[in-house]
Amino acid sequence: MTELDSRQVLAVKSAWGLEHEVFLKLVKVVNELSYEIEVLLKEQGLSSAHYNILRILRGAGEEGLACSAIGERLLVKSPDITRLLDRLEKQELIERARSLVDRRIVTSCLSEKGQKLLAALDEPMKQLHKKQLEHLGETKLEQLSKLLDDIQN
Amino acid sequence: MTELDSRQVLAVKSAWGLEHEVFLKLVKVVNELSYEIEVLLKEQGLSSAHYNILRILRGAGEEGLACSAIGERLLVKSPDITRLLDRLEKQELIERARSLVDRRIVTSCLSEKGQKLLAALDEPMKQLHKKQLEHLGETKLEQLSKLLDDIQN
DNA sequence: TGACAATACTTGTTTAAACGATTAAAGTTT
DNA sequence: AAACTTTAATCGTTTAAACAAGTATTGTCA
Repeated sequence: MTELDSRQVLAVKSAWGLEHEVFLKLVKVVNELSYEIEVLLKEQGLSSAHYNILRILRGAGEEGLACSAIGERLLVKSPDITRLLDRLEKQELIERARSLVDRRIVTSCLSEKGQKLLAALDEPMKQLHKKQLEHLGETKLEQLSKLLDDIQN
Repeated sequence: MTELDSRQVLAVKSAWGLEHEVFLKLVKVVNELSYEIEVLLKEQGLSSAHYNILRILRGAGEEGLACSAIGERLLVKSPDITRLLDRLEKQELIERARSLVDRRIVTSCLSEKGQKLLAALDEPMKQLHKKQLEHLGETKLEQLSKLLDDIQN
């Protein structure tokens, strides 16, 4: 029994190495955490990609951001920002305008409706993250945070 | 600057809490690791969902497994196992047969071609995982593994 | 300046994911 | 045993992801 199986991820260790074991656990954890978040977002008609774009735009403020800049900032890359923005525009959560300086560029910024939606989601999202991870305790969370940093160096 | 941004995930900490910071880092890490794995699998015409099913079937051996059993064992759940299996069958990587005992059940098992494909992927996959995580060192990997276990309790 | 290349975004098309409804078989109840 | 419920898998349709090709604008340079 050295195969992939959600019921006994641990069994993979000996045959496939610690690295593989850790990878499987990472995937499992992220999927479980993400699932609950997507449920919360879906209630508001958002996917996590859409939500993340809205948050990036909130961070950008009045001036807004170009498609390419949004793409660069996205944690989970998407090859098709345009259509994600299309949908957000249809929902009136963002406003798009072609730049006067460089007419190739289309700048998107958060609408008032978008700001309100994000604001309404802030607290529930915070609470959900707490519910999901608070039980670890601050020490372990700090440890985990550092280990995740280490992976990317 | 308290918003989601791949360039400065750390800045989220103060305003959104350590829990949120850790979640973002988990998502980022898993996406980066998964990306390379998907590239490797795509060379063989497989998505990670397909690959994981093949591995589950290898673990099941001769008798094979029912759709529902495959679904339960999948780390990343899918609502439509049937069509994933359809594709694997078309690629001749699995064989399906309706159970004689209970004719509702369709049992899938790995074909010879499927076994060979998996075998050919074993070493590259192992090496990739090593490349991605070996630099952490055994101690930190063990730590990380335990912390991930803790999240799910 | 006119041709060529690079950048920024959009569109078209193919492919796969999501969700609900449907069929078929087996188990349960009266 | 007939009616009902549950379980197992499949199918139909809608929706979104992926990838490649295309359009428009700007920048470069001979």
